[in-house]
Amino acid sequence: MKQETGLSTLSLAILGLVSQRPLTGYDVRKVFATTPMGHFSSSPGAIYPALKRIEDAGWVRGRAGQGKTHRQRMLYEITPHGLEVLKQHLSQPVTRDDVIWHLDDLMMRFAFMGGVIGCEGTVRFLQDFASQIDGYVMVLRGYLSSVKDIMPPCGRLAMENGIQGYEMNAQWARRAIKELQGNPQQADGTTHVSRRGRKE
Amino acid sequence: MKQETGLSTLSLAILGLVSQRPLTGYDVRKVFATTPMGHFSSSPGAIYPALKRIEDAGWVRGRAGQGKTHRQRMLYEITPHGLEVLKQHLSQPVTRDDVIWHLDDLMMRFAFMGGVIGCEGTVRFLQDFASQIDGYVMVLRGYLSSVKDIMPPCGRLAMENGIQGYEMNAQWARRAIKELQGNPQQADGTTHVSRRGRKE
DNA sequence: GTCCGCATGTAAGGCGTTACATGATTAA
DNA sequence: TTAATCATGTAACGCCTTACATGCGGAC
Repeated sequence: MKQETGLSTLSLAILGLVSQRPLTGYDVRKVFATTPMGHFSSSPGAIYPALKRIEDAGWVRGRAGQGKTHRQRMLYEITPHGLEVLKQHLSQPVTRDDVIWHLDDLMMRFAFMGGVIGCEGTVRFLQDFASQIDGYVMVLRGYLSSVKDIMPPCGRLAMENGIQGYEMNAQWARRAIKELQGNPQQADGTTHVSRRGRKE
Repeated sequence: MKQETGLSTLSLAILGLVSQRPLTGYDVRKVFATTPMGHFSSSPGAIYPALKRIEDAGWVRGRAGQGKTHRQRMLYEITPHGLEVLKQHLSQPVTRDDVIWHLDDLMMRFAFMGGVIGCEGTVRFLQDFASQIDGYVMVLRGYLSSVKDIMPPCGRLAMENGIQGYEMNAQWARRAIKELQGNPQQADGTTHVSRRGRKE
């Protein structure tokens, strides 16, 4: 079940990146290829069609620009409409389904929140996130204890791995809340790449 | 004709399940729909074509059987060739690429190991797994410390979440090794279930 | 003057998703 | 008899993957 905004994980990743500063398709590929961001493919066959889709949707707009060389290339920047869509998407409540099926989307949403919705919204997200996980962990523990005796060790261990992963996420979220509330002004800040012209 | 390493996650899940006991497509759907196994879709549009693919590959064989009702249906059981392919697949070394891009496959492989490769192989897998993760965590930590000052707080926190997830996996693996070595005979036995969940 | 990095794409194929379709059996 | 469950599929679509193709610019 897709969300009504129809943002796939890849589209969200690209839109989030472009929301921070204008980028070319090649820039996006570099981010995916050289940073531990999302484990996305940096293949042109994924990036360029995705960029085109979100451009056709009116969420980004391409304009001429040049990079390190003097060569022309397409610089994409987010449109007001795109920002609205992004904001909308990042503000959606965290559901149990998200936790079960789209954990990576949730983390991506979080990663881009700072610059788009404020500190309060981000904290609320983390609280929702943690409590949804708590609920699901209870379900999993219940299931595990009901079948652990008839379950082979590897299966049980694999399931414990999953549960511990969720618990780790909940703990992380609570630490993150404390940290953000410790210095609330930190929660926004769009890129932090500037402070004296850097990239672009 | 597939290449033997070409087991998609879904094919692996199905082949692993069928290796434990003969199942119909409907049975497979039920497992996906009612247990916290793999966050897979139980949609017929996924299961039946996948079953057909692995049948065409000669890894499973369908025969007539009946379930609770008296109605005929296709019962699939694993073939010697399929078992060989599964064994082969589960015995592959753990690479860093697996850790980065196919963590869920790795966990699925682990979940089915008990009944297919022995305790020693399983322990070796876990050792590889833990040390590959250690290596990657070092890379991630290096990356994080090199950019954390120019990174927005949410991005940094999201990245810490990823790192902690890997660390949790390494710890889990080491605990699992101890447990399996504590009672080695436990390492085999058949059944299902793996990490991450599905609907309650 | 050639090789490498920049920069952007297309084509074919695989496979999962959603939605629809079909028919048998059993419980109410 | 009607509805629910069992059981198996197909069709259209979306999107990622791999692989290929192209052309500019700078460095040596």
